[in-house]
Amino acid sequence: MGNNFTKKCLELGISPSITRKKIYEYLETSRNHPTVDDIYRDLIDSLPTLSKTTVYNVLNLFLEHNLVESINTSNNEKRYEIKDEGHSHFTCKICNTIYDVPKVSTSYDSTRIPGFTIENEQVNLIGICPDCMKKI
Amino acid sequence: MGNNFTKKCLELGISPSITRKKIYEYLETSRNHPTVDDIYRDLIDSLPTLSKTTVYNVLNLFLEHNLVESINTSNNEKRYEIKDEGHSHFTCKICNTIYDVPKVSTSYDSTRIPGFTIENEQVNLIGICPDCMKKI
DNA sequence: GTCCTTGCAAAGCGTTTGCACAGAA
DNA sequence: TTCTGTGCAAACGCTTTGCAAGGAC
Repeated sequence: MGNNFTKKCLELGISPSITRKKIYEYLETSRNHPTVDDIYRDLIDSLPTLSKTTVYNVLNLFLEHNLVESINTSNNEKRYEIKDEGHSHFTCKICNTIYDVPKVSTSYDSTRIPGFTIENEQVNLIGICPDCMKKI
Repeated sequence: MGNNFTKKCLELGISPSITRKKIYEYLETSRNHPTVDDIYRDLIDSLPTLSKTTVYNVLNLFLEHNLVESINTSNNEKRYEIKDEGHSHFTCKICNTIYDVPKVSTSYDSTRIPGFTIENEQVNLIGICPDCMKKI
């Protein structure tokens, strides 16, 4: 897994610093769609001099190199995840948790939107998650 | 159209003030997915004492009553539109303009995500719009 | 030496909150 | 009078920027 990251960095021409590696591995392991604050709080123990600026720097670097994707939430904060086209999202409207769900495919008819070049499609299901259903 | 808004307000038990009416009609007419700033700038002439706080107040009221929806953009700003389930969005990754496109339906299999209650689905196509294609 | 990574402090920007004033009921 | 709509000013929270110190090469 670590070698995986190192290899990706070599390919991209960026250096696999320990900070970058820890952040990447955190994203790869937690699968939590964390905020910058989440990442900072969870890594400050193993990287005692870490700053939020560095978390932002690293994530923006990862975004530029398409290693991660960001999700814009209703709280005007960004959440991050390893780039992975193989899933869609379910957002619970009560607790705002974002869940990964098996990819939801769409059936858009490109002839109905001529002139537009479609490169990607995002599907977000919205509703109530099992945990919140129990509490109702 | 104006009567339409007044009627909706009566149903919802909120007063159809001139400010609220202008903001609603602006959203209904422009179809621009405007930001709060856009709305403020475009209405300040006809509502000289308007403040951004009021625009926020009115939009949040509309959100509570399901008259409008908000879209979270990558710039951490919200954009607003009249509630209308009949369309999906296309976002140009170059100019960031959001276009309304005919509704894109999905084929999610709810048996694959048991326990989740799905109430809504959002589809966003991402790519390059005709205007930006010309410039490349 | 140069280049790059890191991180503190401050600024920036969209949004919300506190509060007060004015108008409607 | 009481309630509601409005709006100024300040606070708030997430993110970016300026810049300097330290380390790699």
